[in-house]
Parts: sequence; C-alpha cells; structure tokens
Amino acid sequence: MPQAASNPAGGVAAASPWDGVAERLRASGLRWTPQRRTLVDVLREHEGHVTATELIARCRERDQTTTPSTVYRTLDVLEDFGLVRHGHGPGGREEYHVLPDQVHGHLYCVACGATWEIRPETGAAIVDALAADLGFDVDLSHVTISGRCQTCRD
Amino acid sequence: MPQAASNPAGGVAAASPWDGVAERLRASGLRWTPQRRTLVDVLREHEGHVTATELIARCRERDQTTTPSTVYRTLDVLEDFGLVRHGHGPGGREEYHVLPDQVHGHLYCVACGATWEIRPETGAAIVDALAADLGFDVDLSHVTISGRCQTCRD
DNA sequence: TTGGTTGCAAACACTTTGCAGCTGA
DNA sequence: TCAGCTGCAAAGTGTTTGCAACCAA
Repeated sequence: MPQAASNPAGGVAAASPWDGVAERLRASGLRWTPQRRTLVDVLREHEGHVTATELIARCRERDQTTTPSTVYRTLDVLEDFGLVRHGHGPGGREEYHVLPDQVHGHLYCVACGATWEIRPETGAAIVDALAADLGFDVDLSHVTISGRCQTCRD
Repeated sequence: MPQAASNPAGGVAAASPWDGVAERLRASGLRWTPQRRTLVDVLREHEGHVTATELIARCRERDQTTTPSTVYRTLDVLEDFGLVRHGHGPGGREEYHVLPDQVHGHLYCVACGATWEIRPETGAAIVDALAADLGFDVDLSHVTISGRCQTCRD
C-alpha cells in the first residue's frame, strides 16, 4: 500500500490516505465515477467512524440519487484498497471508518451515544495485554468498546 | 419491561446463576413455561456466547415448535434478571451470553473463527487503561475484540 | 467500443410487534 | 379466574444480488 507522498501545507498536517484515489482506482482498471467521488468526499470529511446507513444518508444529502447498493459496493472496493475498514459498531451494525495512519479502536458511550478514539498508547496497552494473555494479535481497527464516558458515569 | 432484577440474597455465590430461575421468575409474577425451560436448558449448556439465531436453532432441536419471537422475548426477560447479556458479535449480530460470576469480554479470531474469553486480569488491564485514557468506564461484557489467535498469526 | 458501474427492485437474514387464544399459578 | 405467555403472521431494519442500461477510459 503506497503512501501519499506529500500534502499541501494548508490546514491538515498528515498526508491524507485519500490523495490520488482516482488514479489508484484507474491504475487497477477501475473507474472513477461521480458516485464514488461523492462517497469519498463524505468519507474524508468523517475521518472517523460511520455506519453504512449513515454514509448512505450523507451521500444522499449531496446527491439525491444515491442508492444503497452503490454505496455498499463502493465501500467494498475502497476496503480492498485499504482506504476504509469495517468493524462492528455498538448497534450491532456494520461500521466503516477511514483507515488512519495510526490504527486505533473506538470507545462508545452507551449513555450519550458519543464516540471517541482510543489513544495510541492506550491501544498499545490493550494490544500488549491480549498478546500476553493468549498470544492474541489484536486488530485494533475492528475494536469498539462500549461503556460510559466520564461525563455519563456520574 | 419495567422490572429490575433485585437479588434477594444480596450476594452472588459461586453457584450456577441458573439455580432457582423458575422461582425467581415466579417471585416477580412471571411464569415458568416449557418454552422458557427449553431456552434456559440451552443457555446453561452453552455457558459462553451464542447468537440469538443459534439459540433459536438449538431450542428447535429440542422442541420443534420453538418460535423466534418467544426466544427473543424470553431473552429480554432473562436479561432483565441479569442472567444473560447481549453484546455484539463478530458477525455484527446480536450475541447473547451467560452472565458469569466474572464479567468478561471475548476475543474472536478472524482467521479460524474461534472465540476465547478474555481472562479477568487481562480484562482488568483493559478497563484500567481506558479509565486512565478518558475516564471511560468500560462495560467489558459488551466487548468483542477481533484479531488473530496465536495459531493463526503464523 | 467495452467492460466496469449504476439504479432498481426483489431477495435476504435477523429482529420486533400486534393480536387472538392459551395456560400457569 | 386472569394476567402473563405463546404462536403466527406481518412489518421493519439493514445488507446483498441479478440484471439491463449506462458511461468512463
């Protein structure tokens, strides 16, 4: 998986994994369509985690004609390219999120519904703990842990 | 479902959480029916984690007449009594499991599909790590972490 | 031109709900 | 008896698939 080389200095510091998606698709004999552009636009804004259903809704905001099947199929393609990954969200629904430079898991508060990213160091602690437990090699990107956030636990 | 589970004994002993289910149900004005007995029998054998779908299938093995709605409704009741909890399995499906004395999460190997319980000490480490991170109060019983087991990671 | 894509609709799998009749206590 | 329970069937979700038309390269 080739990383994007550099990024316009502007606001975003890290290189976006989305740089050159169109070219990469074409290089594999795939096509760059308006529908895919819409989805990618939505995804790069989210930079976090979204359910497929939510993605469909967001795409529809931009393009009324968006259909679920296209979104699901495009997500499949993007996952093949390592641009998104799907995990299993708190609602038991498929949840997609941008594959960031730093793979991380998520925390979901059952009380207020908010979501946070698990910090790298904390994620590492979890990975270590489970490696020590059963020699398990955790895929942090698939992890969503539920519970209560600091505000809601009171 | 208005009732909350109140444990008359006040303390949880090491005995099977299923002991006296019938009585506890009746004590709350609920009924002990053949259908519920079937489901409880299946559950106490499983002692781990099962999807609702699998439970329905297992119940059907014992009683051809089992219907999904009854199983789901009974699971709701049992959850109110703290006898099972539902989490979110690797397939994105609702997953129920017997509430053991020691609440624990699960590990799921994406390569071989096997599932393990996270040991209490390891679970505690995870809880601690996340408490330190964002003051997050993890509900371990809802956690299923995927990755590769020791055998499959090679 | 041509094969990857799309949109539609129908199929799917799982779960929930309304309701009339049944049954445990 | 009578409130709780069951089975059925139908509705609801969210996701997948078949297929003819469409369009990026």
